[in-house]
Amino acid sequence: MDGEMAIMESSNHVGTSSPTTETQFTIDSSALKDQETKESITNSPTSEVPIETKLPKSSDIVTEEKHPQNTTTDIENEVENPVTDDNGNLKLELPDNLDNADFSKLLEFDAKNDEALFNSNELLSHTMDPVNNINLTHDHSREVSSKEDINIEPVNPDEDEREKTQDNTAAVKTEGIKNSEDTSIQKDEQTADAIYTDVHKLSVNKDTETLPTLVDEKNNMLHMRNNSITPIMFQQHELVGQPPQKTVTENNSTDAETTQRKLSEPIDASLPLPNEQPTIFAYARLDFQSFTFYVQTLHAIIGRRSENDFSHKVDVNLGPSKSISRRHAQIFYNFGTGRFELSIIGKKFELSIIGKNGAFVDDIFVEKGNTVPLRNKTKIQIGQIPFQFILPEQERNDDSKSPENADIAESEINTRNLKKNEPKSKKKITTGAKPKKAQTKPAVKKEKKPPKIPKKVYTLEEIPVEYRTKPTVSYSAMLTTCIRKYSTAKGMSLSEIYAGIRELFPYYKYCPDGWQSSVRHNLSLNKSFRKVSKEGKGWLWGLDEEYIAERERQKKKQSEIAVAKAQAAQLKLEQQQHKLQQVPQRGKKDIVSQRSNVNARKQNISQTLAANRAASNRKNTASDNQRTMKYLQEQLVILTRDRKGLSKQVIAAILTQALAMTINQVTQAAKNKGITGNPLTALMDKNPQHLNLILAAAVNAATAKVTKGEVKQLVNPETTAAGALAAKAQHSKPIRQPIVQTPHVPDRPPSQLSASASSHPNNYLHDKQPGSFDPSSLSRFFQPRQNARATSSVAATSVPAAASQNVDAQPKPKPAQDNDLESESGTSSSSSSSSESGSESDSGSDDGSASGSGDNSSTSSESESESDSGSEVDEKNNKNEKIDSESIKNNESKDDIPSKDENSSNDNREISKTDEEGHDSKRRKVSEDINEGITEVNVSLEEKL
DNA sequence: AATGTCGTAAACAAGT
DNA sequence: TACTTGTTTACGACAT
Repeated sequence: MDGEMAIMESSNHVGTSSPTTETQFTIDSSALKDQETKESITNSPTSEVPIETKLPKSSDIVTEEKHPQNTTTDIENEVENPVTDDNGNLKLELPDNLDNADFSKLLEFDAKNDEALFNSNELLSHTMDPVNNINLTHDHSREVSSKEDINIEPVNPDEDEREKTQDNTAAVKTEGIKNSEDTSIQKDEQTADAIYTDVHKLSVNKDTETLPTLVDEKNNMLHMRNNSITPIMFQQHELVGQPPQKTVTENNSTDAETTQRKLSEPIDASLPLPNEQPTIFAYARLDFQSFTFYVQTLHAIIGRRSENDFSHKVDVNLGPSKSISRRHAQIFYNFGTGRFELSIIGKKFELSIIGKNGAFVDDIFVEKGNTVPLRNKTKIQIGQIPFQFILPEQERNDDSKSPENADIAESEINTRNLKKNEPKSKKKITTGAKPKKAQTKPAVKKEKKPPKIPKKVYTLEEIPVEYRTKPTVSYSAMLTTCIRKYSTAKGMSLSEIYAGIRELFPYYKYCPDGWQSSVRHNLSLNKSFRKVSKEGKGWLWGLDEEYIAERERQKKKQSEIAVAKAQAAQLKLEQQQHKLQQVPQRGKKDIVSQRSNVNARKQNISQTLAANRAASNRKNTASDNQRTMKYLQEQLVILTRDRKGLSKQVIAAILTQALAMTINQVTQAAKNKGITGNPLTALMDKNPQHLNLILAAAVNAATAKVTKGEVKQLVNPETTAAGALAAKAQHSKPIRQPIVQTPHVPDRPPSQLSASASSHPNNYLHDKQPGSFDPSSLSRFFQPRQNARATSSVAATSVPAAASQNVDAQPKPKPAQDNDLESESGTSSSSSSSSESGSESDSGSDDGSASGSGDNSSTSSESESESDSGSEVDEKNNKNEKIDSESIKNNESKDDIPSKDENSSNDNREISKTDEEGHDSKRRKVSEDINEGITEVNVSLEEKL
């Protein structure tokens, strides 16, 4: 034997040098360690059999030398490095970028792998000399570099075909192999240095069924390997998925070389990077004691090849041992059965000597001419050379089974899919079954989370109509009611209170969470509630009746005062209204006096309106009146922009009179029709054009009066109409807005003044007789009340869309009329329909503070806007609510500002206060009437138009 | 304009 | 760790 052989021997020896191995190795060791075996094995990697080991030459098969040597301490026994052999037989091509560190790693890696690899290792071990790690390392790296990218059809790893040939003679050897296997396993455990478990080792340990611990270990190794530069042979297997289109049966070294080069190029390129995992693509792998053979073709011949024997081609050279035929066996993929098979070459009936011409497959002797299926980890022994057939898929499965691998896979997925957040991604992917706590737990939690779905988000359709609106009850009132109704002497727990509120006000069943916070806040802050007793973690809440009673008293007092005030204010208003009506009848008046009366008249007007308001809902009417007043004033200013030489004073007088005339006439007309609502506002909203015409007529009438006929017409109704039309065209969206847009009115956003896009046909404008003021024309707007009920629904349906549109378009200065109408009716209806919560009204009165705030907060019910929103979700409804109420509030508050007559606003407040102060029922009725009236007006208008 | 009320939200702590 | 419960603070809107 040449030096190389010696090397091999030594390597083998080293590989089996572990004590455990030897101890385990009792039975067959002696039998197996015959010289021939040694020779054959050692020869295989030598120069004599260059093809297999020489990567560049073997395209189909890549052999990887294994290093049985287990520890670095054996390095001292270095022998010649086959890699550097001049013959090039064993010289492996190393990746250029592999540095020393990499080598050393590989060294370690290989050493450990080898230990685990083959049972037979031990058998052969004692006769062998320690192997030079370095050499092996070289081989290893070279092998890696020679990876070939081949798409292979996955071999069915599960194929468990035990077509063992019945041969008694195999018994002994089988036992021996088994023993050796055990030995190797133990060895693994001993020498397993976490990090460097080689693929080979893994392959051996793949027997997850029998070696769970090792599997884990393997997985660990695999995991670590991902971070190492060590070539991962299994990766290649992983990639073996489909049978290659090209059947590489040719093992011709030359052809193979070319092919290999080509195929391996990309892989080699990747090798340089230390952290990159080299991948070798192969159908299967033959794990020998000291090297690994990658089956990269669908057909590989196993045989003997002597130094000078180039007469035949051998893919796997098992050495010169005579016990091995030149063409001893072949491994091929049987497409028929869909598996790899091992066929013993030779005539079937040729006499085969056990251990010589046949082969042991899974410890069962296979005679010549026989073919046996190869499944993953099938043990094969030809001559004295054992090896194992490894399928990639199996490894993969094993890998996947292992938690670590799962991690890896996960991490891979993560990096692939979610490169941004590694920690996050990890968590996310934890769905996979992972034994590891850290990762499993989060995963479980994540999965457990779903069960705790935040809360069902109801669509509007899912919510009963009556529960779509937030109750106009303050939290304190709700709580009071709830506790009164459901609480025991011990009190109510928070969750019970929640439930109670949901029961009392189903709105809170459907609305998004958040109100609970308010509930808690109220309980904590409001002195009406007190902790009664403790139960578990929380308290049981009760009422502080004393405090509540005291508070009620105060409220009552206040309300009484307010009522008194309101009554006084009403009286005053009526008186002033009476005066106002006399204004137009006055003849000439001193300009100065007229001027001095402007405020008073304005007050009167406001008070008149306020008087009307007094009979209606405080908020809406207040808002309406102010809005109407403002509108009228603005329109008057606009109409009289052309003063025709008249002095300011005269104009002021004219305006005053015109305003009074308009208000009185409209009011009177409505009154005559039995309408108690706010006709002026209704008219303004429903038909501002007409109101403008009325105003224009009034202005002209007043002008004639004031100027004693000098000026008969200050306003041209035609212009008014034209202006209205123009404005209409300009602002098609806003609805029910004043006709004329005036940029000089800063108090209101333009939208407020934008022309209405209502359905009022223009021809209506021409119905009017321009120039003359015909108050009687107003009557046409006011129909008897009889139709109210029937028609109100029409109005209700026709209005909302527009109203919501307004809200959406101009939430702030929103002309809340329609909204108010709707909401008002909604309120009234809800207040009546909400009898379901009779306690609610109780609470309202009980909890004085509540009723006020409740009205304020939710004011007009938003049923309209909600119903408008249609498919809007509950959450959004809430927001709509907010917007609605807010806009309404804004309206109220901001309308106060522009009103120059403080009295009126004061009056409004008085009234409102009065209302607020406890005349809920009265207010409701009044507002109902108003609504009806207004609705009537609207309907009649719409009908007419 | 200052103050109070109410609703809402958030931060935080403590308990489960 | 997540959730519940309770407290506190802050803010905005509104009313007084």
